[in-house]
Amino acid sequence: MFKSNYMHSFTEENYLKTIYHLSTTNSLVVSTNQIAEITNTKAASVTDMLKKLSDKKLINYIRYQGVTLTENGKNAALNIIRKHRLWEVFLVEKLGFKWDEVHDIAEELEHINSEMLINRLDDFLGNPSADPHGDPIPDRKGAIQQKKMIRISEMNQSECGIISGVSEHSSIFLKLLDKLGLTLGTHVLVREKIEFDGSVIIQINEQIDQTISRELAKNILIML
Amino acid sequence: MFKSNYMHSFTEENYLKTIYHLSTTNSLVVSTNQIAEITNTKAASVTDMLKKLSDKKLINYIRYQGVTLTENGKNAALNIIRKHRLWEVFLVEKLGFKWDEVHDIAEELEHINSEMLINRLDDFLGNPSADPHGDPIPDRKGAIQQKKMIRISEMNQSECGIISGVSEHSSIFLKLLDKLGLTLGTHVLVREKIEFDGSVIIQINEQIDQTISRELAKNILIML
DNA sequence: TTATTTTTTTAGACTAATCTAAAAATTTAA
DNA sequence: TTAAATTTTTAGATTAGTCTAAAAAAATAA
Repeated sequence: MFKSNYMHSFTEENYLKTIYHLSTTNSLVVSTNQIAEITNTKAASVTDMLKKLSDKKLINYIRYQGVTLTENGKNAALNIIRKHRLWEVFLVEKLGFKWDEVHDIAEELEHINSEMLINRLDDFLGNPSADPHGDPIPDRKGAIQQKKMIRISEMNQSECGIISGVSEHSSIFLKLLDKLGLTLGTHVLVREKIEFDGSVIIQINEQIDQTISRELAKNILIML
Repeated sequence: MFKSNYMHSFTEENYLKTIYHLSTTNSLVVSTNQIAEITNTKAASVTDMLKKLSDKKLINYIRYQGVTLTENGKNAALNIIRKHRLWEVFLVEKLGFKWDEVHDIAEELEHINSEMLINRLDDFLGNPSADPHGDPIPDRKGAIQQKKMIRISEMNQSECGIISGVSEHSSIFLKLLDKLGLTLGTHVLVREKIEFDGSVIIQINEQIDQTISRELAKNILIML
C-alpha cells in the first residue's frame, strides 16, 4: 500500500476535524489546551502534532498563540466531516440504527479512504443534505450550506418552528429527546418562558404541552 | 476510546487473516517467510509479531517450526474475512462497483469494529452466502460452508459446469474474465484439452467456443 | 507593574510496528 | 554426514504518537 501526499494518518485526520469543529463553534483561533481536551490527550502531545500539521501546511501555527486551518487543512477536515455524516445517514436510513447509536461507528468509517466510495455512497443515499442529527453534509467540493437555526432557549413566547438540529450529540441526550417526542421535524411552539430556572413550556406538534429544562432548550435547534 | 481484550490492532488482524489464508491454501503449518512475503514485511518483523500473537494465545508458535491458529485465532480471522466479504457484496450490489474494484476498499472496511454493524449489514444484504468472487461468507458464528469446486484445468473433456469462483483476485485477471464473458454463473463445457501448452477449448453458455490459456484455466473454479 | 497563575512548549522516555545486519537453527546437497 | 544454503531469530535502530516533568511564555490579579 502506498501513501500519497494528499493522505493523512488517522490521527492527523482526527486533529484536523477537532480543529475545524473548535474553530467554527468557538473562536476562529484554537488553543492547544482546547484540542487536548477534545482529543483526550495531553497538551504536550498536541504541541507535537501541531508542529507536524504545520510542516504539512495544513494549519497556521504560531507558538503560544494557537492555530487556524489553512485552505488545505479546511478541505481535508470538511472531507472527513462529509464522510462521517454520509455514513451516519447510511447507518440510520439503510441499516436501521437509531440516531443515538451511530456516532462511534461513523467515527471509524470516516477514515476509510476512497473518493469513489464516498461519492457512490452519496448517490446511493440520494445526496442527502443533512445527517440524522440535522447537521449539514458538505458536497463533494466541500461546500456546506449552514441553515439558520436558533435554540429553543432563544425563542420568544408564541414563536414556533420545526426541530431541525441538535447541538449536543450524546446518546443520553438523544434518547431523552426520543422519549419526549422531540425528534427532527417536530413542530414546536413556545407557550411560556419561565424566568426562574430558564425552563420553557412548549407545545409539541400543535397538541400537548410539555415543560423542558433550560439544558434541553439550549441544545435543540429550530428553523423558524 | 477503550479497547477490550477481544479487540486486536489493525496489524494483528492482518497477520491473523494472512495466517488463515496460508494455512487453508497451503499446509496447515505456516512459515515466517510465507507470512513476510504476503504482508510485504521482513522475516524479522514477522517473528516479532508471532511472539505477540502467541502471547495473546491467538496462534501456536514454535520457534523455527512455524505457526498454526488457535481456536481463538481462527475465530478472529474468520470474523475479519466475514466482514471483508460482506463489505464486498455491499460495494458491488448496492454501490455498483465492479468485482475487480472492491478488494482494496474492503481491505480497509474489514477492520471496522462493530458486531451490530456487521450483523445488520448482513441482513440488509439478504444474508448472502458468497462474495462477488464466489468465496463463501462465514456466518455470525464463524461457520463457513465451502462448496466443492474444481479448476477448469482439472476438468475432463465434455464435462460441464457453472463458473462459481476464482482463485486469483487481481484486478487484471478479473477484468480479463469480464472481457471474455467468463463471469460467475457462466455455463462452461470443456470441448478439448490441448496437451502441448495446457490450454483448454471451452464452450461458453452453450454458444461460442473459446480457447483459454492454462493460466486462466487454473484460476477459474467450476461447480459441476 | 510586579507577582502569581495558567498555558504552552521542550526535554527525555515509552510502546507498537517496522527495519538492517548478524547470529543461530534447520534443511539440502554433495 | 559433513558442508553449504536457506530460513529464522536476535540485537539494536527508527518512526509515529503518546506520556510526565520541568522550563518558558503569556495572562491575570494584587
